[in-house]
Amino acid sequence: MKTSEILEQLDQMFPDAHCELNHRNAYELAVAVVLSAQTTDASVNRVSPALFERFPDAASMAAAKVSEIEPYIRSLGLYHNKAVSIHGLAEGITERFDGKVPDNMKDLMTLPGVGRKCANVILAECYGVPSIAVDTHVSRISRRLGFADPEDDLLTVEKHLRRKIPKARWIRTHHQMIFFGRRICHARNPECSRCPFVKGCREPNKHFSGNSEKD
DNA sequence: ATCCCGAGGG
DNA sequence: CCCTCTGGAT
Repeated sequence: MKTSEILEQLDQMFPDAHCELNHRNAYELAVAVVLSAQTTDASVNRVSPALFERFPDAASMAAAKVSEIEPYIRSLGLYHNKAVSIHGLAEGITERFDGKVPDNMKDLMTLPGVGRKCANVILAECYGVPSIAVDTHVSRISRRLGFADPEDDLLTVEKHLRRKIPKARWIRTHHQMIFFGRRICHARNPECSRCPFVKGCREPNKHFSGNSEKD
């Protein structure tokens, strides 16, 4: 399947794919993105109002103790690490970046809790920088659809995607792949019966690809 | 029971 | 490279 066909298909399936994290400014988005690891956007959105009422800006969160932050995000799981991360994130923003969320990859990556994936999301959402954030969904789907090879690491996957997908579509495609990964192309038991890409898929679900090994 | 939209650390 | 951190959704 050609790249253009895949992109067209994704457009039909998820015409309005977008970041579902609620946020009013770059500070809130940066915090929300870090919190979103291993949870859903909906869960993050649930804790955001109280969290940002208590810590309306980076300075106030930096001034707090980690133990004061934890209760607000406990329901997300991994709460201790996340509290340490967003506290350090707020501290870094206030102390090293004049209270502003950095607008470039290098600086973003120096902030606690912000890896390449989160940095890319921040760049895309806050600053409109065309970017493809490669998370587990995106890398898995890229392999299955043939955008990348099985042995590629995250950075290599990102490179392939940047080369094969038109720049103007990077952000949209990223979100579409996330949606596709969550709704259909799961890691363990992909719902290949609902997938328009099964035929060209490199690692289809055994139950569908093989022949119906019926009972 | 099983899986998550990562990052940091050993 | 592999491990851990955690609760919630399914």
